[in-house]
Amino acid sequence: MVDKTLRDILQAHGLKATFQRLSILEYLMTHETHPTAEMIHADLSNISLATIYNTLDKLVDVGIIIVIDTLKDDKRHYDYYGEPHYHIINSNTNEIIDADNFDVAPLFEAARQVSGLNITGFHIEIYGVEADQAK
Amino acid sequence: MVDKTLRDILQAHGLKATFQRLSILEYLMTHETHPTAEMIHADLSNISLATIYNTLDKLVDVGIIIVIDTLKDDKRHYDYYGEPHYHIINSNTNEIIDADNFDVAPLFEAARQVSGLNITGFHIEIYGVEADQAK
DNA sequence: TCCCTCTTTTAGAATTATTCTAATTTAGTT
DNA sequence: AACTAAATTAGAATAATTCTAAAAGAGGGA
Ligand SMILES: [Mn+2]
Ligand SMILES: [Mn+2]
Ligand SMILES: [Zn+2]
Ligand SMILES: [Zn+2]
Repeated sequence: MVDKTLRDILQAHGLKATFQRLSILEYLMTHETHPTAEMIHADLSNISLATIYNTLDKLVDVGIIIVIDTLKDDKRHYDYYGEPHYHIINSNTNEIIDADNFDVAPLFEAARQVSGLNITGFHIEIYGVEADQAK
Repeated sequence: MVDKTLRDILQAHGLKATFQRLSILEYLMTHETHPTAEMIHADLSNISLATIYNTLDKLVDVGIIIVIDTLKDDKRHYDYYGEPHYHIINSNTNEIIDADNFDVAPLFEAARQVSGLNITGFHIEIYGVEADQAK
């Protein structure tokens, strides 16, 4: 069941499977909303805000989730990152859309050529506006 | 001279050419360091911190500069954006490298297909680690 | 050049997202 | 069941950023 899988994910990353971590991870896996710590805390009100922050930090550290702090609300948004993907941000509504219809390999290779680094990951945000605004 | 050009850039974006704005813009154009507001204030100490923040906000609004707030220091970093480019972040040193050897057109097209939005810009950060660490 | 007016700058206070502290609880192991 | 390192917690602290409202300045027009 889902709880077993969540446990496995946490343990695979060396994290103890507390109910707080299971709840927060499940929350992120089942919400498309890219929530802030406060939003998660509002929904999981039996977990302290300090733990929400601690847990999110841990999940980011091990790479299960990512941070998006590009939005203009000055808050960090969190995103389950089971599969690598990029983000399209509607500048009219501030909505974040997940997308993965792009192969990052050529970009990785370009970055490796410039820097000589071993590329480990990426964050891509594409900004757009509603196409149908009368000119 | 450089001052005339800076004036033109500001005026082209509808911004009055105050000496504070000229100084801050010149600072960003001539530094590769991706500084924070505090770092700029340390160097341009005759300009108030409030004005540093106000000016950076304005320059971001009109698109002359961009914000990078992906670094783990919890501070916003600013970057002159005369030409679109992407960033490579050395996760060992937190150094930011500018790069432009990648054509974003296919990525824009992919994002347009998914979202239907008119794409207006992008932020790309590629993360890497030193390649030469003994395994 | 000299006003005029709107914009910008400024010092300092306020805000608030996030981090820290130190005491308590708990997961996972023996 | 007992042990212990790790995790959770309430609440205080921090600090990056924003706000306020008063003073100064830019730029256009007379
Ligand atoms: Mn941020
Ligand atoms: Mn903050
Ligand atoms: Zn996402
Ligand atoms: Zn740059």
